Amino acid sequence: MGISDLIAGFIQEALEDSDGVLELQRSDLAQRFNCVPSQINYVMSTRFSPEQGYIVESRRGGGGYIRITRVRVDRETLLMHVINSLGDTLDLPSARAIARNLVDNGAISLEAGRTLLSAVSDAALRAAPRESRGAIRADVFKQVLIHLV
Amino acid sequence: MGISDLIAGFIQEALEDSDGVLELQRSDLAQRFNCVPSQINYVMSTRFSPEQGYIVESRRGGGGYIRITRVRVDRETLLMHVINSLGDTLDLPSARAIARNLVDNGAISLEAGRTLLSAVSDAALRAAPRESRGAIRADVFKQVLIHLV
DNA sequence: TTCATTTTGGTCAAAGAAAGTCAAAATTCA
DNA sequence: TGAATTTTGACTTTCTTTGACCAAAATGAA
Repeated sequence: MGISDLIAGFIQEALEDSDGVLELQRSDLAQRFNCVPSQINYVMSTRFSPEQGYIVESRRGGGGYIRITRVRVDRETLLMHVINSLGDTLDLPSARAIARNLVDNGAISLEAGRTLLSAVSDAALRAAPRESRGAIRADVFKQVLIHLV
Repeated sequence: MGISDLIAGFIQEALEDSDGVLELQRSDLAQRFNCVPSQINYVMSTRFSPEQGYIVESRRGGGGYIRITRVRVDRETLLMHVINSLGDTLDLPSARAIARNLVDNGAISLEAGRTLLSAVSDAALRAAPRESRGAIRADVFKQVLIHLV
């Protein structure tokens, strides 16, 4: 088991203790594990991505930090299910139906649903070439859901 | 957390207490926080800009002051203002800043803000050709805001 | 009044402090 | 072995802190 796994484990434990949110300093952590700072970025992107149920925010400069938030799992499963069922391309009527469903199920708020739909509307994607619109619509839709988890 | 954040926090509290307007002296504040006076200017420009809902006026010379006023515009006006200020293209950092602001101002919910940002993320627009990404991002952003008004 | 002095605040650029990116090198795994 | 994953480090970007120098308003003396 490599260092990346150790670091990931450490973070996950710390997340338990701190009830889902954790703020740390990249260089601190790097020192603790005797690795280069950029390895922390690697761990973040491979083990704490939104797809895996985490939101990672950060800030540079003096007093900088990396904040990791673990998102709740209830909705996660439902949303992930929907996300995984989505193909590479998506048309507007389907998008509407799915969004409607998620709102009805209480998985996302009405406001979020509306936001989602306007983000994939034809007006929003008018600058995108016709032939890739479906793909972009699918990507946007997925990204939104992933981040809403 | 750095000094700038401390100062900003202090000012915000004071603004609460004084119901939206606050008059202070640059050198006083600098002394209180043990920093150089120009740091106060830094805090003003990075944390109390008009985009963030504040008006900062000042006067030099004897009895000089810095006056900070928090402005509260209603949500519709604010949203329209933001929409109109958007150009034909939009980069991700700007999108983030604007969304953050709207959330902070209570113009849109945190959930809507997150949704908006994930809809214009690079991941969401990866199928779009590089050169039109900025344009699509701007369109999506606008559409979402328009529908939220 | 006029002008010099004092009292404030303003600007800007350099230095410092984190974090981010990217690709090469090393390692592990199938 | 060959592909995928991990580890490293040089270089970049962003944000903060500091200080030298600048500009304006008030005040008081001539």
